[in-house]
Amino acid sequence: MTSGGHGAAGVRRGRRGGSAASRDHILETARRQFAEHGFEGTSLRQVARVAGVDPAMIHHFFKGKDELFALSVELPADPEQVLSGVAGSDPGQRAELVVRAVLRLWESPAQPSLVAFLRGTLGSKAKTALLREMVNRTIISRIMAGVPGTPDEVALRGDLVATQMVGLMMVRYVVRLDPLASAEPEDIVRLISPNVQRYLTGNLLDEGAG
Amino acid sequence: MTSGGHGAAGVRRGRRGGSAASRDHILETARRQFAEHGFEGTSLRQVARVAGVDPAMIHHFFKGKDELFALSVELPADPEQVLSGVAGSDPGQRAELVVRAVLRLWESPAQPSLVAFLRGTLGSKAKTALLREMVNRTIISRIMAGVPGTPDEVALRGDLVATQMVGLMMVRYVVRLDPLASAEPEDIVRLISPNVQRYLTGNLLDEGAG
DNA sequence: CCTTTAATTCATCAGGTGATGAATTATCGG
DNA sequence: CCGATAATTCATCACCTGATGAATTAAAGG
Repeated sequence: MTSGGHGAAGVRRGRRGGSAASRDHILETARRQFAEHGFEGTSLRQVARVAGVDPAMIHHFFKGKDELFALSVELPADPEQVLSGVAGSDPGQRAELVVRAVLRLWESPAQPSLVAFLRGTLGSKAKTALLREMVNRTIISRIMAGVPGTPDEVALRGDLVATQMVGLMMVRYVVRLDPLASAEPEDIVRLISPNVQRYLTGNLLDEGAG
Repeated sequence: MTSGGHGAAGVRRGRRGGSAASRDHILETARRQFAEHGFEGTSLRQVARVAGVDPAMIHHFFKGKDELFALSVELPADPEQVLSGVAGSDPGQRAELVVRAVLRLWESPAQPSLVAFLRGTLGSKAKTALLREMVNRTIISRIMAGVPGTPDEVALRGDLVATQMVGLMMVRYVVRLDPLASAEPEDIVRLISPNVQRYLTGNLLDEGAG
């Protein structure tokens, strides 16, 4: 047995029959692996093994681990589209729109990619810096467009909104705390939106107790 | 030059003079490295290099990478102590206590360890499961002790509180979004507590708009 | 049919990883 | 002063990693 520990045992070389769906299969597998183990915790050989494919195939289709990660993890819908309609809405009613937009995105088929993105990104300080830039410039700015107040105050309100939305994503989709993880999206909207609305336009100096 | 690429160049072998503070130095270095690059992204040789120490020292002092990580990252104060006084407090005023307790912990010297813990934990699905158990059994249960409502409702309220607190930690300490990252702790308490209080005991079926 | 092109595998490489065991040097207890 | 013990370094091991180049086979195009 001179066959090394490669893909499937004793598969003949050369091109396979049927439609060659290997590239997409590798991508799907990589997505799941990155989502489970993060960037550094996932090896190309591991992806190849799970996908039932020779490790060299990955380098045939992709330039390297970085490109594979980028393609596995890219946001399938750009923020402009996801948040369409938010920027022009009445700030006094905007919270519900924001929560709905975020939930629509995360309940979509993009969910595994998004979890992979967060897992891979939060693992390293350098990648976290990229995340910060992106969140600041392309997401928060859109959510806060047209909200009244001084620039400093609006920036702070934006971070507070981020606080609530990031927490929702982490608890519901990454850590998956029950019962919240299995609640209906419409219920989530009702539960969370009022708090987000307070951050957007509400009174920030205590309002509950007297 | 047969000297390999070891610690400092040409250091004599054998025990050093002065007080041997190497073990603690290694631990501190490991803490920072794990916080920046996560578990898989940090190698023992890298820790040794940064600490100015031979890689074998790590195995002399610690059983292996797992023990080093565990010791680097263990929560320096157990939840029981951090949340002392919360469980017995009036649920109607409890939010402020909770936010203060969390901030006190994260503003303490434990902060790097906590960031390291989150970075290392969120990178892998298996470790995330451990986090979920711990959060559920030892943290949320304490925060929600004595809060009125059916068990199902209280569990949901607990997850919502987690949502807000986790988001605060991520945005302020891990991703470090400004201006929230550089706000004063007392301001954070005033900004966040009302929302937490709504999750604890407030009306969950919209209250803002009419 | 024959040539080109793409898909697949194999055999490697250079380097990094965690781990171990022995050799060397200092400190400490008696 | 001497023996035990701890700290430190060196030289490795076996393994895994990402990457490359060549060989083999099938499909596509003319």
